[in-house]
Amino acid sequence: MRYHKIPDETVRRLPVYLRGLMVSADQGHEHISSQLLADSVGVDAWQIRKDLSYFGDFGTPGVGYNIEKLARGIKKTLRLDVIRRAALVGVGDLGSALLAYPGFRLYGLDIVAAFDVDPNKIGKVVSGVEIEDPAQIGALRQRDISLAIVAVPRLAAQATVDQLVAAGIRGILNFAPSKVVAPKRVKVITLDIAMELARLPYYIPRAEQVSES
Amino acid sequence: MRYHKIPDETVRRLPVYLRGLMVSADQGHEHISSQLLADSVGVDAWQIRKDLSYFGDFGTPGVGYNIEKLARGIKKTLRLDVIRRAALVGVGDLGSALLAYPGFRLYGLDIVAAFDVDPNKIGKVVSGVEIEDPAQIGALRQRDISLAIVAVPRLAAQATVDQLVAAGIRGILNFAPSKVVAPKRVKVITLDIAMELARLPYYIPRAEQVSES
DNA sequence: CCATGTGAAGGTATTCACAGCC
DNA sequence: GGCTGTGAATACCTTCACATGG
Repeated sequence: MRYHKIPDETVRRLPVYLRGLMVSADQGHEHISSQLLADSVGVDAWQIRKDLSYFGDFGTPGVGYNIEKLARGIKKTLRLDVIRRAALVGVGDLGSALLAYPGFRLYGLDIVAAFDVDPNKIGKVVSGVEIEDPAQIGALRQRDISLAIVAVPRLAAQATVDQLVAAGIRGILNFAPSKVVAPKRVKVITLDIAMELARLPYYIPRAEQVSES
Repeated sequence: MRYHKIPDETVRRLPVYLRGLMVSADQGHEHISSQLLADSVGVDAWQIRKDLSYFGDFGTPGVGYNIEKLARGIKKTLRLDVIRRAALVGVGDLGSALLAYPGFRLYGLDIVAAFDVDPNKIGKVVSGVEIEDPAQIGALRQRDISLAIVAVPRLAAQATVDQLVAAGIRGILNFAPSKVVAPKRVKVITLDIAMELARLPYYIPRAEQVSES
């Protein structure tokens, strides 16, 4: 079933597999079966095999998958085979935490620019990145930066996205709790942290408060 | 179709609707049509109507929805009709940002306890919450705290979850980039920020770098 | 023999179109 | 006339079972 359109849900799982493979490689393994990888990342073995079947065959029957080869294949599929340069807009509490967050490097993603409207912050260096005036966003086009992270207040989010779109940004990860619109050619993923916590109580059956013994 | 099991995807969207309703209420509106709400939150009108049909009829044909009544209904369905007390474990960069994050309040979620292994942090107050020794996690049972946020390093995540489960926690939002296991009665949602950014490049067509004019 | 890759079956969610009510 | 609520149709994703290949 090679060379088909890859389901969104599969794309969502691929970074999980990639992380599992990297952990396995760190432990010195060279090959891994779908069953073993499944156990380590918490999905089912057939799900992994089906997902991988959408974009090529990496495994050897009776042996399993060569970890390095499979990791390269997934990276290529996700277009993570080149280092991606990203910009951050909004260096508040969350923005600062994102700048310090080491996890992005794992996927070849590198935050190399940061912007904030606060004049007191401009010029300061946070986690090795100098904070710039948002007026400079227009120049991203010349700096080989194709991704952006938006961590500004809700009411500033749409204006920020508009600026980024005008600057030629192609993908945006939006942490502001609001809908933002962008042209079809720009992919926007909105991630509202509070909303994730908000759906947790639904799954907690009655007697939600624990009574003392 | 009332009184059915509500699809997971619907549960995921309900907090979005709730936020849209609150914004609308702030603007002084009393009623809203599915079409208007749809425009403001970025989903389709029939999707909203279908989602709401799973757990009761709130609307009036020809008029729309009474905002306050619908908001109450959604809150009740999500079990957000009572204030939920939550604990945070791991007060690093991300944890501190979460403590300062105002968005949780919107959904009646309140972070009232924080824990960190670092002796230098214990006793300090961050965003109004005193940081405690993780040895105190066991006492959460007596403090009417049913939710927890895990923001510790990957290798500490499972041990932290085990402690929280033993303390009677019923729902966990995990930011650590790893699979964690918990008994079925405890709902765990894992949110790996880097993974969200990692799937962005996939959706960016070729010529990902913008060439200068 | 063991583990992959994949058709086919089954389940879940999205989308449509319209009957029914204000 | 306008807007809701929902059966029916469609699309999508998951799960199974097994043929195929090392």
